[in-house]
Amino acid sequence: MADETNERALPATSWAVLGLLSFGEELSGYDLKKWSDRSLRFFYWSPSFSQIYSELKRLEKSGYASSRMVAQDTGTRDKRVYRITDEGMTAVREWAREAPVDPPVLKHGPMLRLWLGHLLEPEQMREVLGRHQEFAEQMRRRAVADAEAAKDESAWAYPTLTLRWAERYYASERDLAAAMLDDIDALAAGRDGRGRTLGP
Amino acid sequence: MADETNERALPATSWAVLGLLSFGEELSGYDLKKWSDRSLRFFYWSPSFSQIYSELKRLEKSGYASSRMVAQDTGTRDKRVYRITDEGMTAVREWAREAPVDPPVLKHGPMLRLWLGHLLEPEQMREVLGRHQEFAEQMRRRAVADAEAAKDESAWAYPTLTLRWAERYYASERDLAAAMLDDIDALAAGRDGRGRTLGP
DNA sequence: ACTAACATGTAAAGCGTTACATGATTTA
DNA sequence: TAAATCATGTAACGCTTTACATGTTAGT
Repeated sequence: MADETNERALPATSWAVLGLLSFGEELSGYDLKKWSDRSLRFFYWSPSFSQIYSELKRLEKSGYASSRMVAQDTGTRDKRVYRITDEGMTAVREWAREAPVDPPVLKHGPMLRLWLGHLLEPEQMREVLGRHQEFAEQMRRRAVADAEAAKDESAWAYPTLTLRWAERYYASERDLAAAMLDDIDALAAGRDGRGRTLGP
Repeated sequence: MADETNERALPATSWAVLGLLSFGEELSGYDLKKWSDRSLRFFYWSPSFSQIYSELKRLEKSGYASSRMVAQDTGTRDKRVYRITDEGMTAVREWAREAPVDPPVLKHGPMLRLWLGHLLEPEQMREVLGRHQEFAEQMRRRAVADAEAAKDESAWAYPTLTLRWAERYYASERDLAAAMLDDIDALAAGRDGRGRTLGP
């Protein structure tokens, strides 16, 4: 009996790609990248083309996906499409059900810069926060639009749930930036002028 | 006249470490790691020991930090401590003021798993969300405690501002998980039983 | 014909972690 | 005196991106 325990140890990105395949469609690397950009992107970063291609190779080597070449209609270059195997389905289900719940990884560049507020003028902090607000609102709107487009397909029930989560998450990011703008104003007022706005 | 433009191109993590040094203290790699774990951690991931050591070498090579060995009191091994240079101060200030505002990087493992809800039982989704809630509440409490400890030192005014942001951010994460738990209950009720709770 | 966009990959380089090596201090 | 912890690093490895190579299709 071979020890198969370590075969299951894949990085999260592999599980993400296998998760995309777990919806059952036969997809190329290019398809997967495009889909990942419009779905995972809201709560997970979207891997680059080259990483998707190498993850697919690894998944095939693990026996979790199979591939075949398909000829295109006209003289287009052939492409390789991937499909999840039964083994892959079992493995990704087990991962989703039983992996430990790790803390999300957050690298919030704008907040890092505001943490260094002693290096900035208040005006520059407002600039950073303003741009971050715009980004958050843009993401929120995209989540709303995508959720609307998927809302009647019961196959997309759970992806739609996470889109609703994303809608609220980015609304919160936007509002948190607004609250921080207020805090900065209060701090600047307390510094410059006479008296603080905080005490009686 | 040499082209110095590309010398300024450092990864964000370098700027984070230089940012830690920009508060003016002379610190060892070990000190920086400990401090980073209690500050950056709330909004930026905390780099490993080994990366901090190698970033410090890079910063010294760039001329942004200088180091010296200091002998310890008793027979303890000597340690190397780093201090930011004037050039480093100028560079990090320029970075904080003028770098483009990039979107935060989020890798939300729990949400990835919920996106794959078709692979889970509702009970397992609740388990994942429950653990995430606990994590978020724990982070929120730590942010509150740290903000309280720093609140009267005007030198920490901006770090305290980001701690207040973190307090609200993790409160929001906790509440977003609660909202999603409700959505899952509603979806499960619509599936199982008779009729949905959504329509008239 | 030329350009831009689509599409599929490979190669090289850089980012970041885990494991390891070393040694002192404290606690049991 | 043995084990646990603090502390400082280096080495090896794995993840991820950017740059590159190749070829097709559609628009101008």
